[in-house]
Amino acid sequence: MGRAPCCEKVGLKKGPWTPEEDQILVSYIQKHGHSNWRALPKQAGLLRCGKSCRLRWINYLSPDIKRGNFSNAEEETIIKMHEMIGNRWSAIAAKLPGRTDNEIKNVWHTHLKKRALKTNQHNSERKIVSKPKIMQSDSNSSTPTQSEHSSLYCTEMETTSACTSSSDFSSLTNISEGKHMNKNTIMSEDIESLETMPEIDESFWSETTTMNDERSTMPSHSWTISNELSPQYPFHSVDTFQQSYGNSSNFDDGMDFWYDLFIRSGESIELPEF
DNA sequence: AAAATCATCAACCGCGATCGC
DNA sequence: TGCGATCGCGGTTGATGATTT
Repeated sequence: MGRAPCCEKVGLKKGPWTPEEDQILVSYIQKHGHSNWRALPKQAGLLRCGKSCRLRWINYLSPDIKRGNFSNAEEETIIKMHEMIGNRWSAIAAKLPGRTDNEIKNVWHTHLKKRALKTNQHNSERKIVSKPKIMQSDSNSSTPTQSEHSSLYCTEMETTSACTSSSDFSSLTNISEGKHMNKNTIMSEDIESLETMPEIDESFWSETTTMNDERSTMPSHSWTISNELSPQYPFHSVDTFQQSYGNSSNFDDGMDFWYDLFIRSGESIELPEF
């Protein structure tokens, strides 16, 4: 038996909604709520499928919808979050009250994609002409050395295309308390502090390029949070994100790590073993 | 002024995830 | 526990208005 169609194909209306239909849907939901989208149109007397009703309500009729152009701050949020988590529109929408995933998706495709592309091109051009800084590990520092961190993941999304091969976050260290955390655990304060995460500018990162494996033709990349700046940023658990090209780990798993940081709150997160 | 092209956005579609019997 | 029903997400389409030629 095949999959049941989402709605009857015969006799149901498609296309743009009329004001009358909108009125019927709104008043029905105000009275009865929308516990069952599939049954709703029949009960409300609409010749639409439940899916269509749900979409119309969520994207247009819901009183929570914010109308009007996106502010610069909203656009920046979309761009930054898209860099981090990709096309997860509903997750991005969750960070922008009153905006829907559909709206954000449209704005991205019509405006922001081009802008982000331009910015990335600009930045990568600058990267080519600037020589990477080599960081020295400070043995007196209370901060664990880089080698103590089997570290994480390329967060510089402008180099995403080069980051398709690896992530490894098998060990995390709580820097703020100077102690090792339980492997694969991120504390709730890490997530909470993301809510007030300040702008990250270039001074935040120091970039290191090394050839850590003689057999490898690919360099290893890492980005280290500047010691003097790290307290204001939310990464209690992680001070270095390392990208080892040619590693066999899965990039998407790293994406999920950041995605979880953004959307989950109030509890410790158990990360999978890699 | 008309035709062609572009930009925008509401709405549809298919699929995977989840629910509930 | 299996399976059908339903939900929700992301990709895509198509209508419409704006702009260019």
